[in-house]
Order: sequence, then C-alpha cells, then structure tokens
Amino acid sequence: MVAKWRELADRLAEQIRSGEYAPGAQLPQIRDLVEAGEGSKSTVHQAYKALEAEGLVTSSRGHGTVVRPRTPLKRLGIARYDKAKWRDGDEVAFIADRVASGREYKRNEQTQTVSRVEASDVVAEGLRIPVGSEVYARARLVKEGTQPTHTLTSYYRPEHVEGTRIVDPTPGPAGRGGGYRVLYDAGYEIDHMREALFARVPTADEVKLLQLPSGEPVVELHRTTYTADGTVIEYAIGLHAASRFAWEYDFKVPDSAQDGKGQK
Amino acid sequence: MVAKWRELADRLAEQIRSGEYAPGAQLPQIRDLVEAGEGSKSTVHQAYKALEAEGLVTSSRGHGTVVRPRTPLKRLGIARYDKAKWRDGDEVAFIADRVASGREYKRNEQTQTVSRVEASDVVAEGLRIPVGSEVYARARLVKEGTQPTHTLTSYYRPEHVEGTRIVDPTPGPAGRGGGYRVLYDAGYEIDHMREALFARVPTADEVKLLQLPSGEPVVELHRTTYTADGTVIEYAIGLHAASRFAWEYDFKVPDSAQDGKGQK
DNA sequence: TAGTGGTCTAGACCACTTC
DNA sequence: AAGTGGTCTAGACCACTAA
Repeated sequence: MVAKWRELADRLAEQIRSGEYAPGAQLPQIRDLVEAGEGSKSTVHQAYKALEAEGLVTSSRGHGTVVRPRTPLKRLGIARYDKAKWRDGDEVAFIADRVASGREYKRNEQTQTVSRVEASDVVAEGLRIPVGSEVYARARLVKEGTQPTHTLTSYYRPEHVEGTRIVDPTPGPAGRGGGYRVLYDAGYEIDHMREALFARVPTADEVKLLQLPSGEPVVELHRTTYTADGTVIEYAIGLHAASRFAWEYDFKVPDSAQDGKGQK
Repeated sequence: MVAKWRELADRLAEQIRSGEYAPGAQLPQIRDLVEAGEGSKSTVHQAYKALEAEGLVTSSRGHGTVVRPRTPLKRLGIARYDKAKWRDGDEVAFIADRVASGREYKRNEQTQTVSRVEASDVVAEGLRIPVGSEVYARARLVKEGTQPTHTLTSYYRPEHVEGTRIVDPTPGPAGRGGGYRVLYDAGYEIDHMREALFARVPTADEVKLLQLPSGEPVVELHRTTYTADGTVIEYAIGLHAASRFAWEYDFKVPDSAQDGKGQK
C-alpha cells in the first residue's frame, strides 16, 4: 500500500525533476495543500520532509520550501597532490592551482588545531603503530565562504614531525606549502599514496559541524602517504559533504600474469 | 531549541554506539516509551524514524525495532580488473578471484538485459559520440544471495560490439570471461581506465530496485575503459549500496615539474 | 488473536522571518 | 503583526507478523 504522503512526495518530486518547479522556485505552502485536500498538515509536512531528505528541496521557517539548486561537483583528481604545488613555494602553488581548476583562485577559509592524542584503532593501523600510541593530530575544517565543505585530519608519528612547523600550534594553514612541504624540509619526501573512500550517513554531530542539509550523506576518505622506502609518513581522514565532490582516478589495467607483482 | 524527538533519538543513538544495545538487540517498543513519558506515539515514532535514517536500526511491523548489524565493507581495488581473470578463461578467473578476495568464492546472482538505446548526454560524453546516437546498453543487477548490492550498466558503441556475444541477448553473464573477454576476442584489448565516483541520496525508484534500507545513500560510479590507442571501448555506470563497498586506489604522487606531462 | 510499527487527523502552540 | 515551517498531542485505524 502506498502512503498518502509518499504519493504526494512522488508527484512533487516528478514536477521538480521535470523542471516544472525550477531550482529556487517555491513549492506550495503546507497550509495551501491542506486546503487543497492533500491531507492534514502532518501528512503534507511528512511529504515535504521526504523531499528534503531526498535532497530536492530545503525548508525553513518564515521562508517556505524552495527547490534546491544543484551545485556542480568539484572534481578531485590526483593532480591536486602535484609536487610542484607545495615544493616550489606559494607563488607556484597559486598558479598551479588556478591553472588546474580553470577558475578564479580563491583562498579557502581554513581553521586548524594541532593536538597530541592517543591513536584510535583505525589511526594506529593506518600509521603502523600500536593502538594507544601518542600521535600528532592536525585537524582542519575547510570552508567555501562561510559554508563548510569538508574536514581533514592528518595524523603523524611524533618522531617524524617533532620540532617542525606542523607541531607548532600557530594559526593559519601550517605555513608556506602546507604539511608536505614541512615534511619535505625535514627529509621526508612523499612518494606514493593510497586513498580509500566510502559513503555513509553522517552522525548528528557531523551534521552540525558541516552544516549539512537534511539527508545529505558524507564521504569518508582515508589517505595513507608513503615515502619512497614505504614508510607511512601521514595518515589522514577526511569527511566530505557528498553533494560537493567527485573523485577521479586513472590507472592501467593490471596484468598479474605478465608483471607478476600486482598493481602499484 | 532541541526537539523532544531529537533528544530521545540522540540518547538512544548513544546507547547503541556504546554497545548498550548490541547489534540485533531490540529497542523498547514505541508504546512502552509513550508509557514511560517520552512523549506521544508520534513523537517517539519520529525519533525511531530518525535512528532508522541514520542507519542505526531497522523497524518493521510485527517485529519491532532492532539494532542494525554493521556489515563489513567489500573493498574494491583495481586488482578486480586483472587481465588474468578474464583473458585466460573461467578456471583462472575462478582461482584468481578466490586468491584475491581471500575468502570462499561464491558466484553472485546476476540478471542481465541488453538493449539498444539512444545515448543520454552523460553516456554520449562518456563514449565521445553525439547525444542521441544509438548505443548498446548491457544492464546488470548484481545480488549477494537474494539481496541486491549494485547495478552496473555498460554502454558500447555499436561498431565495437555488433555481432559479438555481448549483443546476443542470451541469458547469463555474457559468456565465459565476461565483456572484456568478448572485446578482447574482437580485437579490442582494454588498456587503461578512469573511474569517477560520488555519493548521493537514492531516488524512490532506486530504493525499490536495490531494496535499500531507509536512509542508505548510494555511490554512483562512472567507469571509462580505453584501448591502448585511447579509444573509449566501454562506458559504464554503476549504482552501489553505500554500506557495502569501499574503493581503494594506489598512485604515485605526480610531479608536473619533472615529468612535464601531468598524470594521465 | 495479540502485538508490532505505520498512517492519518484536527488542532494547539512554538520558532523564525519579513513587513 | 502576519506568515512561514516545526513540534506535539490524543486517538483512531491500518498492515504485517507470530503464535
């Protein structure tokens, strides 16, 4: 049996997808639909909540319910880790990023806090150390304008970063060139990486932190960064608002029968 | 102001995360919480719906509300495309897959339909052809047991697959070795790929198709497969239940200043 | 048949925004 | 003050499951 609110929601969703309600357009007010015989206020409200959870609209008191504009996805490829960006100073990074993104460069807001914490099981596994070992955690919250887009927390082994600018809890984004530049200066040049990602529903805390619209999923990214000799120099966990990002990877089709060593 | 249902939901969520309610355990019945003064039936129900949307519990009529067990993520690395799997026949594929996954090999259920359709804009862009051109679409719905896990629809240019077993609408998974084997036999050996992925909320249709639990996001995967000379031989779109998969990619840190060609 | 969650109503009241 | 969505109630009734 199909519930009344589901029928109404489906009908409105169809009208939104067909463009009958364009992005930014306002849906009928709840009381009007009640008047029109779509059901009681609770029923219509339930339909509106469903549309909100499906990412189609946003409701707010006083404003009404409007069709959510679809923001273009920011495409993340491995070019964002280009050594030229961080090795050769800020000026180069500035140009490289502007060229790579093909649009106006705008420095993102970013808050940062550095702390010494005990490694959780997933962090410990990532850094190849025992659970409970002390590590440095550098947590950033990145915004586009005033809207948070993602968090990124890097974990380091103390012996790799002790005494560097990474540990120095000054304000601002870890100095010129960022964390990889600092590690480079300390004798650790990054060489290869592994990224693992999956999507899930955010917790209530994460919804508040990232100011997520109702129903928006998050993508959790786990990044392991190695030096040439295979040492893990950084393990990072990122949490991204799903509607803002896409990830792209290029790779050769592996052939274990030929190269006999798997991928990488 | 914090709503009453949100408070109740947060309290229960905390108890679930702390293990006070273990996976499979049953939450108090709605009427009991009403009795206990947590609010009216609607209020308690709203809290339970929130927990369901957060992926913590599943409710069903007659059964009650139980804590959802967390299924381990299936890790997808590029080793799943190993040429040895499809080039050297079924026997090798059997062994390679069992070795790679490290667990009992079990042939997944898979339904398949082949049709000739007009290319949508995204498919046209993927195959580098004009919008509206005719293409072959091979759609699979993959299940683990009786539970669907993902869909995968491959699109091909007609001139690449006309007359091959791919187009032949026989039952079963496209013959020995799958689609890549067929292309290989037709003179098109796959060489490199690009995968792009992002997460979103499913549509109502997709919820039904994949039998998704309430609130579960999906991950959409776009895969472009090339031959050695850069021809796009397949463009595929997959839709995955988010709670079942994680993706892993290994790569070298690029250095445009040194190799002067970016990544590929 | 008894017990579970799900839907729906009618209405009161609250929180936020705009005028 | 007027208008928007959001919360909450009390109760009726429905749909599904298990005994």
